[in-house]
Amino acid sequence: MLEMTRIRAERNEIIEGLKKRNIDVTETIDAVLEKDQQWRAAKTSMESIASELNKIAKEIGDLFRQGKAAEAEAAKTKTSELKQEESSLKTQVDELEAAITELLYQIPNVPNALVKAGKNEEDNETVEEVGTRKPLHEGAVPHWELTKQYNLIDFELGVKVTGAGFPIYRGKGAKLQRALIQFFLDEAEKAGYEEFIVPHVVNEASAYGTGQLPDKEGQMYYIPEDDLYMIPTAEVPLTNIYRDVLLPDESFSIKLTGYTPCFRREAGSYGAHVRGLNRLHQFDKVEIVRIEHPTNTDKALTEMIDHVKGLLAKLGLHYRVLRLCGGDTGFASAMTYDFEVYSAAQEKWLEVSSCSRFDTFQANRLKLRFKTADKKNQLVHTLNGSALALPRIMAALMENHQTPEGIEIPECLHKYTGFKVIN
RNA sequence: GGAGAGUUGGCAGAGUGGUCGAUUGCGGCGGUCUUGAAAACCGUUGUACCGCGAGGUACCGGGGGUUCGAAUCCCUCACUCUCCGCCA
Repeated sequence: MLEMTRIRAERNEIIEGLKKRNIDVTETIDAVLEKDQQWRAAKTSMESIASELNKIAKEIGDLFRQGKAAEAEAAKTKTSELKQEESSLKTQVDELEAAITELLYQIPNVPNALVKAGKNEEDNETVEEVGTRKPLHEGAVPHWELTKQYNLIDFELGVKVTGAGFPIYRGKGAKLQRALIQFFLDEAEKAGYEEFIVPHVVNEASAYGTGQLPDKEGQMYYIPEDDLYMIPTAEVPLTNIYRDVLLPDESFSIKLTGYTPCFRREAGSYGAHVRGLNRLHQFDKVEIVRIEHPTNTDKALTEMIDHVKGLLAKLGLHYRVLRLCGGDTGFASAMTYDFEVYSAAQEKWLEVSSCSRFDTFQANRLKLRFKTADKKNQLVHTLNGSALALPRIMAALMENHQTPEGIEIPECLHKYTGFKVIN
């Protein structure tokens, strides 16, 4: 959520910036500013009446103590009109506040200066492409064939037990999955991230804190009985650890990581896009989260990108890095880099990671602040990224490392899998 | 599932209708003393919003009510803890 003070001060810059998302928020912003004006006026009058009432109440107290009951009773009659006025102003103030919040929820984050204007994924910039396409052997197949052939993942069994989009990993498939999780966590730890094991369901306040609510409730599984939401990403519980926190000084740099399954209802998927591991209702992911001083955000994002690059390089995958255009950048994000690996057998790019900076957008809702040297409270910057999401990495590994003799496992995973090839 | 007790400032913990934004202790910050430190002593120390400012308003789990006046009384919701039951 954008800060009100910023909207007051930078109306034009915000409107201009958001045009890169292919939207025009002039109307919304001006409505916010108008209601803000009214709100402040109503609030000021309400408070002066409150002040008046407080004064009278004090006088009445004094009169009673002095035994002047008659005078006290007389003073009481003065208050009723003021009280009525106050309560009607309070209604106004409350309504305006609600209306402003409602409008603010509709305004996405302002894109970073580096972000290009654009409509959708076709306008994304390729920042870098690393590695080359390894030619596959004759008879190479997509991962959904390989998983069947080597008995690694059983999609039908998942349908039986739960439903579509809930695959069951078995044997070496299960072991490879676990190996990847351990590898990612160990690498994150080496990079200075503290590991957390967090709840897989969260309360409503947490879902608001990271911006899943309001609006995106349809994307989460919800447990009405207990009023809890199943997490769509570890970002939610990890970031909410720091909800309503005031950091005592400016010398912080918080790096968190955690593995969790992620649950997404993802309505409206279809066809080849959802084949095999491409799109699931439940998948595993290792997430990295950072809470940084605003002056450190550029550096932090670069470090996160380098970290993800390192993982992909060790896995021997050919990948590219995209800077998303305005229209494709998530609602809360100021700038997002996507990582995609090439799936030779499917002949397409698969998104395996997404690293974003949110600047103060999330922190504002989370009320996550730090004390500056001159004792002011200032919002922190938050960032997060996947390092990495498992299913498409599994898919890419199987497809790209397949040989007529079997699937070769990258060396960095050997100590976790205990095997070097799946055949 | 049954019964009970709670929720107050960074933490601990008082406060049952007015002088309470709130006793006190710890912690933090500043000072005295000291070569330095510790101890002791003195002082200071919440957040948000409105206002150019002086200043004002709100906040004692959330919401509502009673009252001239609520941390304190009433209603309601949420959460936490303890004991019993069940269970991995």
